[in-house]
Amino acid sequence: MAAETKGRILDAAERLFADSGYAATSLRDITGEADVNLASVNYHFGSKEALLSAILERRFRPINDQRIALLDELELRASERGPALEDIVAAFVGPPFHSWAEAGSDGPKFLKLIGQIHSQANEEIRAAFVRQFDCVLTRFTTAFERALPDLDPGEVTTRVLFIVGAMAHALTWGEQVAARAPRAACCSDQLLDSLVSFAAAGMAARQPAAVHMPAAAEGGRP
Amino acid sequence: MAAETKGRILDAAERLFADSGYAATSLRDITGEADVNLASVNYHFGSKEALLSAILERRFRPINDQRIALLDELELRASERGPALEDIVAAFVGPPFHSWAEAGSDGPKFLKLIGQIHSQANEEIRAAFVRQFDCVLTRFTTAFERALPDLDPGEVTTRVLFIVGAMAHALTWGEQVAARAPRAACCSDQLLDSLVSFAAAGMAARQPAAVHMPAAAEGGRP
DNA sequence: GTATGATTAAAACGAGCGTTTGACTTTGGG
DNA sequence: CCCAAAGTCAAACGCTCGTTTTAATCATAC
Repeated sequence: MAAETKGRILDAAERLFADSGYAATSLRDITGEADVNLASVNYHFGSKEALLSAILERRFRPINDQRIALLDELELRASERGPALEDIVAAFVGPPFHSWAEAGSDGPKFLKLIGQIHSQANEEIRAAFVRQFDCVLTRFTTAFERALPDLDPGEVTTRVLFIVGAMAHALTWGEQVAARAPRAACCSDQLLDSLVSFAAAGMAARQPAAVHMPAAAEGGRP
Repeated sequence: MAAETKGRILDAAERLFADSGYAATSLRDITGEADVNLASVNYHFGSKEALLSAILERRFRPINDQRIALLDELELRASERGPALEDIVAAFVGPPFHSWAEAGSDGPKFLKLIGQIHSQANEEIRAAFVRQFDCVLTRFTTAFERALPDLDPGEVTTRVLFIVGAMAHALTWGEQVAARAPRAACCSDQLLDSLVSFAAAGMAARQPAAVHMPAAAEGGRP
């Protein structure tokens, strides 16, 4: 049956991409794992790259939609000063973790895929991913700037970069680290709580002193 | 001449691995960029994998050595309560950034390589990398635990994971983000300062409340 | 029952990969 | 000067890759 083959390919590809990355996973690996014919990937999706796009569409779209929806709700209910810092952080990093439960047994693997995609970088793939992620980033950066009026806007952008990195790394390696460190965050809820605390506190750190370049070029005026 | 060819291969490979990752970079790319014969990689290094190991050895060893040395010095001069939190963070995340200057014009590319290695994951390569990184991680985790006696040790481990992720992501994409966001951290010194502030504050965040599983999934009360 | 369109199957394609080979060139000590 | 050792080079090897082709199978409407 058509739909079943397509779904089996998506599931197997997602699992393998998450484990080994896009470049290191061959179509033969995928079709072998999915127990379908090699040619069916190109029949149903057109190409390996389009297959990854389909995976991203299936998984990331709901996550990004939920991020935006959560932020919308926060801003609707917030006072004029905007939502609380910790709530914004939670709206940003929460959805990937929550998608775990919805993904069923593939949840952990899927979390790793999210982390992989954030760091790995086939140029075209990344472009497709960034296109979808960019508006999320913009919305949240703006929200953070409102919540942190004393912070330089460029500093906010930089710190959002840190949060994305911490999140991606946690998604990719969190499970593995948890397995080795007996008392580290052991389930995704706990890991998420830790990440929210960490990121919110990092975001709220006071602006670091301006760069004090010893006479060199970068000076710039205040 | 022997040494020159070897060095040109190392430099070119480092540059290309940083830009496109290990798997996506072919030996023909490398030897083309380095303007040496294809076979010289296998002659001088034995294999593509051994080439990457040589790069890691050349670049990461000094960084990890410096991390340990800085921590040694901090602990030597500190009171009984141990070094200050921000100093530990700086000793951990500083050396990769400082290696920029020493790497000359290849600095920025090299920073991206560090980020790539942290996230990318050929299994054998990663094992070689982790072997060198593990003792660093252990030393710093211990130091953090001393500096944060109120924090659960597992929580410390988790937060170190966040710092590594933020650092790797910043190293990989910081330059690119800086180019788009006019006022974001524009040079590596400023980026480092931001990271230290962020990570130290995140580390110092109060322990998140114990997990309170609300039985239902998406509940979300006000 | 058969024509039709959608799906699966098996095999092959050309390209690119990491690696090896064997001949050629360079180098440096006796 | 000579000659082994070290290094370089073009060519090829075997293999795997993503993709394509061609034929077989299946479901379904007439």
